[in-house]
Amino acid sequence: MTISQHTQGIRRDSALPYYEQLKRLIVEQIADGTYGPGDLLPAEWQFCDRYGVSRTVVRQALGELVVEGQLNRHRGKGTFVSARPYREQFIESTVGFFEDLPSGSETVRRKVLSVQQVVPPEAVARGLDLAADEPCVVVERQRYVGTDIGSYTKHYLPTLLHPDLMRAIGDFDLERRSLYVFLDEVCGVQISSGHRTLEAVSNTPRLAKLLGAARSVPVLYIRGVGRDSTGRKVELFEAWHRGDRTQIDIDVAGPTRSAGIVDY
Amino acid sequence: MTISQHTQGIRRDSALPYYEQLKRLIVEQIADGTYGPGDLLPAEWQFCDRYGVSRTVVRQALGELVVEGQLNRHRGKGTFVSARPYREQFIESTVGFFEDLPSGSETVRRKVLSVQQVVPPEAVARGLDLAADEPCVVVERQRYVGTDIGSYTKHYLPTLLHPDLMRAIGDFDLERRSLYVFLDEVCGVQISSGHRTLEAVSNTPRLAKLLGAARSVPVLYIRGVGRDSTGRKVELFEAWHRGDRTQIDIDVAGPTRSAGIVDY
DNA sequence: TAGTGGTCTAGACCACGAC
DNA sequence: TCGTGGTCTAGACCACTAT
Repeated sequence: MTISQHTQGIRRDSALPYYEQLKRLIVEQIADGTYGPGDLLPAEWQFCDRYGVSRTVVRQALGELVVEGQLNRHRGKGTFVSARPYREQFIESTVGFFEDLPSGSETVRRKVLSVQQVVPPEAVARGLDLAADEPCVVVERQRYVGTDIGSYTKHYLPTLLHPDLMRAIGDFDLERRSLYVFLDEVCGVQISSGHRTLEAVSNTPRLAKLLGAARSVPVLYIRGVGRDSTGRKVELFEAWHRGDRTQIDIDVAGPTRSAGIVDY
Repeated sequence: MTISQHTQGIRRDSALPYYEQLKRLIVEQIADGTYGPGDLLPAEWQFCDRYGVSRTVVRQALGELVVEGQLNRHRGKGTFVSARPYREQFIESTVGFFEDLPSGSETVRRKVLSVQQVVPPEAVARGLDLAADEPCVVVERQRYVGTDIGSYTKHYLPTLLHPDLMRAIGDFDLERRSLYVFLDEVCGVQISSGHRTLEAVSNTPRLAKLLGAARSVPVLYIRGVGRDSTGRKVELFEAWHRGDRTQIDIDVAGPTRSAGIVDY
């Protein structure tokens, strides 16, 4: 069989399997607009012809893209590009959680309200698996998206993380850089797992003020802990988000099944 | 070729595809302890021999079980039952999210408000990757924990899932058994991944009534889609939960980072 | 070296959807 | 009726793991 040449074809000498190369070609063509959301893709046999591969290869490529949510197939009709475009999906998987980024380019800023060293309330100490009287640093901040407040947060960090945690935090630009960057770069700690609890709660005068919102705005309350790769708890936080500006996206991945399945 | 007989074999005359039958056989054997967590499964060619099917069939069955998290494969070593046993996975998938189960033994009940076949709004059709005019069945329910309403839900199921979905739903005890049991047992569909979006929203007179709660009670709104192991979208839902009775727990697993990481 | 899963070929027949 | 994806066969060669 002769192998036809195309500007973008499948390389027989590549280390990548054919189906993987084909996947990337298709993803590229979705990204560059060759195929738009909702468009009908060529039939499977056309991919076979065009790229000189067997139907197995084409089906594996398309099948994985279906599992990844990029495509959907209907017997007797064809294979279609999913309504939701690729880029949006990318945002989801890396952010997973966002406060209405109005024009997509709005900057996230944070205002530090206070940084204090305290002996935490007993509930916090227990939540962080700390010995009694073990001190923590509490950071209170407001998080802005654009010019509006999105949330008010309270983070507890064990002083164990750093020989002089108070000073280290003071030296760090927490307004422009995330707390997780601080933990990583300054304390050498990477959050690799954790737990979150979410609730819708009533607004209060104090919260309304901290969130720069009317009393009528609903509030989303989140408590969480983060663990490093050894499983040690390294942060505990509480966050109150403006309901009208916050939306949480959760991908319930196949095998992990980590959250969000209710037995409705 | 002669076809060997086994007490539990693959029926050539079944409506179910061979790989689906094989999947169920394997799941059964995991459930009944024939294969325990961490156990090495027979090699692919052994499944081919034992059940008289081609390797394609075996690989599709095993592949979907890997996507569903039941198995994991390692080139050169073999196919293993996932460390997390089946039952636990079931529990996790149903808990993860709960409406205050006061004494831990309160019963979950559901009241079906309506079941209708409709051509869904365009947004729902797009959300489910359905062709325009493709009908859906809409199920509206209230979910009770004990004697109080916990949530009001609206589920959309494509009629494609079953030759007579309306009748099948009518014949099923949706008040005592979950919709996911219905999808599994009646439609042969297992939800293996999905997506959720959560928001705190304002209460309204209509919602307050549907939730049996005062206007002052905050409301948690959840939209979601579920996919089967091939990635096909099989359900879409909207749920409004009483904020004072609902709490969502999310485990953010190590590498997946599927949800809940904000760059505070 | 032997056994495993990973990839691939070149066919086949079927069920479903659109016409 | 025809084109689509869904399922299936019976091979093949390769890369990786264990011994």
